[in-house]
Amino acid sequence: MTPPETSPDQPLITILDDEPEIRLMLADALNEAGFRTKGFARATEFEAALKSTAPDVCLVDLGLPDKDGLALVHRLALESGAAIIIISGRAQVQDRVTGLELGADDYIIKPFDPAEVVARVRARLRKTRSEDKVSDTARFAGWTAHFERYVLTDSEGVETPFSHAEGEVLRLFLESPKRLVSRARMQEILGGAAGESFDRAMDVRISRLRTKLREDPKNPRLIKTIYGAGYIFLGDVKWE
Amino acid sequence: MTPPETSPDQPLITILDDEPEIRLMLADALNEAGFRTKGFARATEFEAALKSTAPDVCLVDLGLPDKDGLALVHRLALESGAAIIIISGRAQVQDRVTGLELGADDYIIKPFDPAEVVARVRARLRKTRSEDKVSDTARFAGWTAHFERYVLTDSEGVETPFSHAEGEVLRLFLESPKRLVSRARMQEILGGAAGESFDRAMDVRISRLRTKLREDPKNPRLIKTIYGAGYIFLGDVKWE
DNA sequence: AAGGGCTTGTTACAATTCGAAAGGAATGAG
DNA sequence: CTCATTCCTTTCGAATTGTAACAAGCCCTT
Repeated sequence: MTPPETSPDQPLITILDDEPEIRLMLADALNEAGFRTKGFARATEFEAALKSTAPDVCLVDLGLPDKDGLALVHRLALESGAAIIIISGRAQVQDRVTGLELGADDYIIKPFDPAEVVARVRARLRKTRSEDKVSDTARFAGWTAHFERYVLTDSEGVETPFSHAEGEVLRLFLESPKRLVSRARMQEILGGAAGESFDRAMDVRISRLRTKLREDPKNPRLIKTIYGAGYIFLGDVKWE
Repeated sequence: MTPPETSPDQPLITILDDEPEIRLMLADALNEAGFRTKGFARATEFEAALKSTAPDVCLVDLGLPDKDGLALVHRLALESGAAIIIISGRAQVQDRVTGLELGADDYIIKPFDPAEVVARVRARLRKTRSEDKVSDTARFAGWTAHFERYVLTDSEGVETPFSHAEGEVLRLFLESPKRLVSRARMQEILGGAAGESFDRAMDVRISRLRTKLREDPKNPRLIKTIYGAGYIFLGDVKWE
């Protein structure tokens, strides 16, 4: 038997809504379209799950009982690489503007048609994914990363080769600079395999990368560790 | 005077709509928000202009006289790196779905509020260019909190790093200043786990945060505790 | 206004998480 | 087959964070 309607490399969509019918309706439509889905009724459950999984798109209902939905959206926007789509009964323009301003990527008003939600989810995935492959060179903080040659060049032209594993980490950072990259997201993108002590391997990769970037271990300027949360890459990145 | 509302490195937004009033309304709102704009009444002009300039976001009205708007959107999506936002009077779900499937990044229905258009344009720019990110620094009482760097800066520029846990508390306060933050709410947002003696952990976090803010223990000026209720953060907060 | 009970602040310590060095399996070139 | 490279695993030390214990403060009752 091999009926994985949802293979593990399909995009993962989370649904956060306290109404079971809506969760079901959305999950059905999205599964139909070939996405993996995970539903949550409460924000706390959702946040707990975020520590172990990294969704690609998050559907968030603002009318949650247990938490301020907008604050959650704000934090998500900053700490997660996922696209955020607000689903709300509040239809005022001001609500939409503040929601988008806080970091949401889209805002859908209830009642909605599942087909439109699917279309908007697809639109978000298109942007985040297609952009990755376009360019293979990035500049940041005096460095230039050539991904096709696996080489780092400093401001004076000195070249430092980097390995494939190091490149994966570096690319992940350069694609979402100045944003917290959770360990879960790294694991999902890199190892994929739910390693028990794969965490250590990530540490090693990052350690190596830091060395090649000539970071001061006591005071890293580019790759900063956020204890208990993940990493954040500082520095302005420009892809070419 | 020096009123370059639109410096050349500001994002460029094109507006393609045959109604002059709408072009004007959109251009005004977008210029106000600091964007450069270029308006076009006909698709042919627009396409000619594309050869010499690369916009960051294209607003496209589907009801054009001289060409099929959807075909234009499709070609744009394939050939241009710009984000595409459809503006249309056609409000059917099917219209929106096909518009999005063809490569549009967003779909706004007429009549619209310019403020929402600006917010949606910003949302698109956030994703395509890494600049213009969500606000993540706050000023208050001489301090500046840089949440992406996890650093507090005082009025003289001295930096004090803060940890993730401390940042969560600080962010919570800065998101609702001069309002009572109940202990229960803090617990939900921070610990999540319905702590039995997690209360102490919050106290500790706040204690450490107060230390970094150089509060006088006997007379806290910023984080005031309301006995039996929670805390209140005094001080004018401005997010940037 | 004084004392008791509850809430909150602070300090010290323990548990958890992370960094870096060293050793070993897998892959590939010659 | 041997060597080299890469990358994972192990291990130990360092940093952050939760927990426990106790001191201090607030509020209410008497």
